[in-house]
Amino acid sequence: MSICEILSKNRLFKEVDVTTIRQLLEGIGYKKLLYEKDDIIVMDGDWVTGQYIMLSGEVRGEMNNYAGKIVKIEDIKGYQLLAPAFLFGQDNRYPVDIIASKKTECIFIVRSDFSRLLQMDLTVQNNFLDIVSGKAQFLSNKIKFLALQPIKGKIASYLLKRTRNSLLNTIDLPYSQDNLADLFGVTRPALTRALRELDQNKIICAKGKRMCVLDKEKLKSFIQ
Amino acid sequence: MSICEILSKNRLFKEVDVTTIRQLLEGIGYKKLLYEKDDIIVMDGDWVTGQYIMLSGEVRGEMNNYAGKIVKIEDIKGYQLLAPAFLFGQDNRYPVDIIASKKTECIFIVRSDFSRLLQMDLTVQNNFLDIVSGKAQFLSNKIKFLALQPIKGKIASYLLKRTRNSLLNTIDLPYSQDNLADLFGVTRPALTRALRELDQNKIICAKGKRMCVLDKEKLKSFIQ
DNA sequence: ATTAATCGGTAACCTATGTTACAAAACATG
DNA sequence: CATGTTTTGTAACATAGGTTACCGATTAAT
Repeated sequence: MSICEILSKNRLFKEVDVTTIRQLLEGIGYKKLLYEKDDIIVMDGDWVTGQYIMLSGEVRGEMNNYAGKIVKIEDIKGYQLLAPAFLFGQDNRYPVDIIASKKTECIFIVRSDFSRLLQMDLTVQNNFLDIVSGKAQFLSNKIKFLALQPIKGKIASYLLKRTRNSLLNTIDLPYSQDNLADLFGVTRPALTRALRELDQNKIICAKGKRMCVLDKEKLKSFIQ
Repeated sequence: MSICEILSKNRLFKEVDVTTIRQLLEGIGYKKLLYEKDDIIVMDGDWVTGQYIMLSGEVRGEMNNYAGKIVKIEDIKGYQLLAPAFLFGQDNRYPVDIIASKKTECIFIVRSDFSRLLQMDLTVQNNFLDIVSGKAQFLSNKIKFLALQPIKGKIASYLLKRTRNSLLNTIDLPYSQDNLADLFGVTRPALTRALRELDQNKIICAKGKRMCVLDKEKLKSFIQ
């Protein structure tokens, strides 16, 4: 698949056809970059000098404090922009570490070129604004999630959101409880404890990675 | 002062002259709105249908959970846009309550008109992108501040940031400790306790609203 | 100047979560 | 199948911060 075809799947080029993308890219320089699993793509504090666009693979964003990681901000799969909200504005430094979770391919476009790209096409410009707005919305939800809720509230939000479309009220975690604890910004034993308590009170049934909501209303009441 | 002159002080119209603003506004409808102190301008969860632009006054944004406010997100003074990052993107609901802290005047432009306004002028469009990016950056800092730090870390960040340009290492809080506690997302007694401890250890000298940094290095070590 | 309202300091007690450590269970690999 | 590795469950203990309540000090209002 050509780069233009891959890019056409990116939210940035929504409603833009491949031919147009090809034309847009003509005057634009870019580097192609390849990362192995666990390679650090950018580090917290690095200056943002351009836009990374993923072509394949999977990365994660993590906020750290002095010792060890604390909060996993998000998993990013597929054809996305990395940290698009930090390219413009005043404070152009990455707020997170971005790390390849598997083999990952990106292109990198320097700011001036990327800026030109946006200016050449109104749809792309608007798409970018949508993406950045989406990021702000995501971050604002994250604040609510992280700062305003105790652990059981987080479990409740997480499970209810993910079982909304499931008939059985059951999901299998896509990763370990350890990972989930990172996502919640809590320690693993604390998460397990909370899960056990909800299980003992027959509000959920949690066994390893399989979780089932038994009492939706009670579970909801933990969300603040 | 005419509306156009006031708007020219808004970040959105940076580098745009008053004549141009007047032309831009010609095809754009707007409502003028007046709020008294403590009026609620928008509520958490309300649909965002357009853009508020402050002409005068002061408002604050607060995130709430079930009972009472928990985290003051920011004070907004002067000529700013309210919640610009929630106008576009997917989730067009306000994530905060926005409340007038004093008598405040705004105009309101519906989304379609505001969108048209952006499209008419490249500088305005870019300014808006900068504003939204700035909001995302602000929110990301907020996450670091709220989720990754214990109280003393927050005090340290707050004081060091604010004494950076002061020769005396001293500041007077612009509001009560109660307010500061809201900003930090903690309770007032907990904040006082932490302030007292830092004071007793001669790292800061805190007396009411007046705070002085005595040992910058030790204070820094609380920031994570 | 007197009173009322707000603000700051303090303390006793409670609770959620972190810390550490270990064992059982599940899973992966030779 | 046997072994090592990762994941999960559990428990004892420590700690930060929340809750409530009270009182003295400031500040504002009459």
